[in-house]
Amino acid sequence: MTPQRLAIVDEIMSTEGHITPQVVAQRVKERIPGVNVSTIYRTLELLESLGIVSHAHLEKGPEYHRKGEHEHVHLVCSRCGQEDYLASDQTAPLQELIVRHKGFKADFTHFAVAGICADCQRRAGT
Amino acid sequence: MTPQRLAIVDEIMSTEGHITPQVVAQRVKERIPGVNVSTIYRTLELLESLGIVSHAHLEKGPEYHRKGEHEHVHLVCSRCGQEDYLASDQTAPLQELIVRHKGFKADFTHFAVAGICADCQRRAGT
DNA sequence: ATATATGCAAAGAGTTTGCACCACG
DNA sequence: CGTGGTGCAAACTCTTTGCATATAT
Repeated sequence: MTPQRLAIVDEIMSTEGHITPQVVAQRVKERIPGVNVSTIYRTLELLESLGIVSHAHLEKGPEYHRKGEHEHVHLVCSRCGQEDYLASDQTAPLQELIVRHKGFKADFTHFAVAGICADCQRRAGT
Repeated sequence: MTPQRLAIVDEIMSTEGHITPQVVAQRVKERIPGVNVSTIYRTLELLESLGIVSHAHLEKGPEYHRKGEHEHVHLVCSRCGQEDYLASDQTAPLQELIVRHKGFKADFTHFAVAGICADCQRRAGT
């Protein structure tokens, strides 16, 4: 356990929601100036293989978050970028349907779900 | 309408499923040797703004496909990369649930849905 | 003719890799 | 010592942009 790794782990663990590798790098550098991005990438990969963090694909690319308790589905508005979350247990019926039809065990937390948020729908309706 | 655009449109229209900009470029070059990738990107953007094609986010990045009739949800196996599809009308109940809870109008076709395919589940169970 | 699409080259972002070095057990 | 983590630099992929030129209508 090196100070770099500690800082990276701490940064992700103390982040509500998700964070990009680049932002992790930026924040960690504020604490330990010399840190290199390659260390960030290597550490994130390690942490993910250990099951401590995981990544999801959002509109802009991959983002990491601490793995565990409240896994949720990311809802991102295609129009304004606003984000919302859905408890993943809400997706259970659809998961069952997919398993029945396709034998595929779906995980709705790995990719975001695009759509139009309530605000943008209202705005469009005007 | 330039020959480049014709070739690009034709390439996408004749592709079942999705295709990356890079592959479009590669295929179009086979027909019109000089074509530049920037033309591909600019044309894809144009075609999308015209509503002729759309893109989805898969594991490796954005992929384009002709827009229209059979919109479907992409199911990609996190383990082996195998792809399957789900008719998007199957997601209607979940969409309604999300609208009710969050006011969010979800489009499950824009991002892929990760999971484990039937084959990999069987393999893992062995 | 004239508006616009293309090719080219360069620049960026994000990510990965090889390698020498340093640190720690 | 020796294993392994780190910084550094370079390479790589994908995508975007500015600009001069070529082309469609």
